Amino acid sequence: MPKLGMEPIRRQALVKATIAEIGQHGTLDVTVSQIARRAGMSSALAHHYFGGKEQILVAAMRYTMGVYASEVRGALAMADTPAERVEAIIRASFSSRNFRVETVAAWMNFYVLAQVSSEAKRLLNVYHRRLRSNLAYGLRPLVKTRAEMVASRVAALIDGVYLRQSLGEAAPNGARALEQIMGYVQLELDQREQK
Amino acid sequence: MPKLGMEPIRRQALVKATIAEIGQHGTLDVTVSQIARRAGMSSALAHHYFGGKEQILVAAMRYTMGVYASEVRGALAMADTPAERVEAIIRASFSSRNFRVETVAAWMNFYVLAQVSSEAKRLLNVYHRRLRSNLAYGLRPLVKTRAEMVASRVAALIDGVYLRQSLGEAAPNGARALEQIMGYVQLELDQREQK
DNA sequence: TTTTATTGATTGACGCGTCAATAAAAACAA
DNA sequence: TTGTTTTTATTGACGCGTCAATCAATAAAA
Repeated sequence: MPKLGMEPIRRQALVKATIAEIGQHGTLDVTVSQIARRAGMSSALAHHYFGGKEQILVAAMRYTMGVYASEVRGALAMADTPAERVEAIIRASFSSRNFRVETVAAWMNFYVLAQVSSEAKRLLNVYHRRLRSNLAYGLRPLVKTRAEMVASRVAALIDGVYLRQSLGEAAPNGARALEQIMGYVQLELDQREQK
Repeated sequence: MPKLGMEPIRRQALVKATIAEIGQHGTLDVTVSQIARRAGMSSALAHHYFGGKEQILVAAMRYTMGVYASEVRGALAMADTPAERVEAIIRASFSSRNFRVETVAAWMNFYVLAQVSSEAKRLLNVYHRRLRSNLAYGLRPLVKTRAEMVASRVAALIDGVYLRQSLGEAAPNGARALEQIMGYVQLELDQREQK
């Protein structure tokens, strides 16, 4: 009984199931069958819509990054001052939507995927460029020539905190992480004022 | 023609081959056969000495961390002032011995391994504790109560820079990474002086 | 009847781990 | 010393399981 227009529904179900499965196992070593079962369909159908496992994984990656990007955009839209812009970007990284166990696990594994899939590598590079560029744009009025370097450090800090979280037994604490990083940003701002 | 006392030689050869193989593939998805072949023996022998793939991987992890730890100790031994101690630790993380493509790739994958192997998780936690404790010890005379927090940030920065490196097409630049992080440390020190 | 949806069954490959077999050194026995 | 047994080293072959991907078949819309 083929209800028409199933494709987008199936695709999204598979993508979400993929993230959940990676989050639960902590690895990319999840079978297409597991993903398909969680999404309520046969593995054959998963192959039918995506072509292969790698493409499913890349789609999950694209989805995760898309969620993050739209959250950044949303937060940026409400920011008026440069300082608010910077905070908005960092805040999005640790929002309750993004900074959860599954997402953290998935995110880390995307770095591994990037070692194998050139498309995944490309996506991660886009993410990095955008992140640094967004941060630097907000930082430039605040710290001038240091903007690029500070942006670079903030980006590294974010990734580092994510990585650490993947190890932790404690549930992710977004507020704590946010403070941790904003503390550094504040330090850079103070520095400028005292000069 | 069994030459006696082969065990330690074989073990080390396997461990080194494991790191090289992970470095080349960028993944833990390396077969025992590949590792054994690179180490110049049959896969059966690898199983004979290590019992299973996971144990080989954990041994490789332990080895990598051991190299790093001894390098930290060596650098610390030559440090006189607290500031030098801090720099010594960071410097070791980006020495030409540790900050190379294979090691960076291996290191990242150890985080994935920790999601599956409890022993790997334990090892990574030991590493983190030691790193933070070493840093905090050097930092305490310099930044007092902020020591723990600064140590935490430095640790996150180190991991973040490693993660970024695993993506980059450019060869690892230890000096650049060192400056990047020491710049932050310097900022914390300046902050104190101006208070 | 063509297109879309869907799956059970199957295939083909691959990988971990085991085992039996070979061989040499060492330890022991006569 | 020589013969025997035990220990260490080593590998080819293989079984068992798993998994990605394909295919043929079914069924309902268009």
